[in-house]
Amino acid sequence: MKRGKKEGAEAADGDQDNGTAAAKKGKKGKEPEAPIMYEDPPDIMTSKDGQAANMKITSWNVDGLRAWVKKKGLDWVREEAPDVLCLQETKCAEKALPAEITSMEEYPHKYWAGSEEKEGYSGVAMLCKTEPVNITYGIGKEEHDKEGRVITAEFPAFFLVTAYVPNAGRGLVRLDYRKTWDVDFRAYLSELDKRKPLVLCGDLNVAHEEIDLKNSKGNKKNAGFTAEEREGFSQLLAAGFTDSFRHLYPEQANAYTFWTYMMNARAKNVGWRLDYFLLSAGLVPGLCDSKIRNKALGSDHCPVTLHIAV
Amino acid sequence: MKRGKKEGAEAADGDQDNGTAAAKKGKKGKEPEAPIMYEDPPDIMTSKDGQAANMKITSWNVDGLRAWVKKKGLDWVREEAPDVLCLQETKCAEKALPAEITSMEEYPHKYWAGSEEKEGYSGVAMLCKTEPVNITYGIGKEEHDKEGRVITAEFPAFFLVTAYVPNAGRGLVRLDYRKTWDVDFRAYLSELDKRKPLVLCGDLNVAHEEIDLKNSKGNKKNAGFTAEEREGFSQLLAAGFTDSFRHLYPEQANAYTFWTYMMNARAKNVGWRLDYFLLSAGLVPGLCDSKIRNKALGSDHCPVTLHIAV
DNA sequence: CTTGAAACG
DNA sequence: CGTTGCAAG
Repeated sequence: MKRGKKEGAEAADGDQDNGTAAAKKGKKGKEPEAPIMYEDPPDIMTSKDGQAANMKITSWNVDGLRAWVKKKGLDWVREEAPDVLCLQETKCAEKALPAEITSMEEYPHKYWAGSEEKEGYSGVAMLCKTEPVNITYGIGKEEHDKEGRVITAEFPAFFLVTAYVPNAGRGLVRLDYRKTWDVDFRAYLSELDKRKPLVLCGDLNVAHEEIDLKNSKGNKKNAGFTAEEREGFSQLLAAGFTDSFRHLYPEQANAYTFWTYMMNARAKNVGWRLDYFLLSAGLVPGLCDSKIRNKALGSDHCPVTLHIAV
Repeated sequence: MKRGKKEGAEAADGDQDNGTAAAKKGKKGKEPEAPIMYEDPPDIMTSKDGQAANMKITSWNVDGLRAWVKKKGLDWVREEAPDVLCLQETKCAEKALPAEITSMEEYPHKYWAGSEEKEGYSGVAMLCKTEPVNITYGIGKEEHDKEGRVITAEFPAFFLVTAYVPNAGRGLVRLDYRKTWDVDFRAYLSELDKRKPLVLCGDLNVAHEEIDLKNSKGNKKNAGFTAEEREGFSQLLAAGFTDSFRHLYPEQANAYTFWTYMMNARAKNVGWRLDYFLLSAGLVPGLCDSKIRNKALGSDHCPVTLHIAV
């Protein structure tokens, strides 16, 4: 039994696992008794220039839609009631979707993208209260579009792109591919942006700066915090997109959207900010709030919600 | 998703699955409302020639020892308190065994055999209150001894052999191998029997006669009830071994030790008698009782218990 | 239907 | 640690 619990395999390869290095630190007794939590303040529903929010978008990496449905993820969604719900890591073929979600009347317009090769891998979805003008799948490059990672909805005033960015993998086995992806994805977004401003949401699988994860020191060689991935994110900002959460809360630490299931990381708030809303320059004036719903359970990620006037 | 629940795949290949044909019949409304259960009568502790039982042996196909331990299988064992406990389908490497069983003080002498090739496949065990004179593994033929299927314990008065006989598989893909096994296993037992009488227990993966399963009609082409497997069992009897349960209860129908997890087969008592105690001729006079413990839960098989005077 | 392992995260 | 499809029964 190569991966038996008694073998300590988890601890052994922990240094190649998102968040593990910091969680382990806890075992050494270095962290305070009470974890430093981020208390999400009340939603702001008006932009700085006085516009009232008229669009609410929620993004959630559900880590397996079927398990997430069983864990009552949809109850939380009904409570949150966003205009658009974007999901990542659905890990579910369209014909295997639970009736609870396919029958949801609140969202008559539902779009699904799944991995063509590997069943039960990756996959994103977008559920809309109002019908988009147009929907496209992928980023227009064959090599990137077989894993069900991107859906783009065109609305009258903007594009909404939801993405599940490829994980660089343990041992960074897929970092090279990720770098190619970052280049091509950025090009895709820049092209879209020329036509109409866009909102990008989803699991971008990178913590941008040290403030965006608990254990920045221990994770510089790990997937999600390598120099290359961070640089990719920086270039997205340089291309004119704004990290809505960081824009509104530039100093806010301990605000994370992902915690490994291992080593009680969530209870200790040993997390990463991997889920984002990025905005084209033209949409920033309408930005009202960018929220991290860290109380919502059902996945190793929590949902994030955007309030915007478009 | 080739085997999605919505596809009805289970029903489609049901005819290649132990017990399914009969369970399906239930859906057609052909069986009585109340299932015909077998009520195990009180244990008889004396042999017909007046000897008091002095040896109690229990055999149980646990279908995954770790899951079975979690389902409190050991609580039942403590209650039953046999002198020897034989387990099949442990599906667990020795070093991955749960402490609950490795630390069991009631059975100081514990023997384990696991599959060498496939982890988590097959595997048998024997736990003894008193130390056997000798222990051997396998049946002395290289080609059969890599899957952890047989343990033989030598006691002063008899050999105890526990076996997990190879399943012929869906579509009978392994029926040819099974026939080879049956020949070689019978030869092994006959050789042992020349030295000292033996008790053979375990999952022999065959229902001998029509009385030994609910749906004999529908299963003649299925693993566990093919003419070849039944003939293998008949030849074991011809070699001088006695099916202890059938010897004591020649007419008892609806007495099963296995029910597929599918289609509620156990609740409907749509089962098979696959688990046996076979005795050398010299031990039959000491036979007190051969029990089917069909109330015990924790596996798709129930335990069987032998009371014997040796 | 259920087990355990494998791949992935 | 937890999800998925997989092989096996």
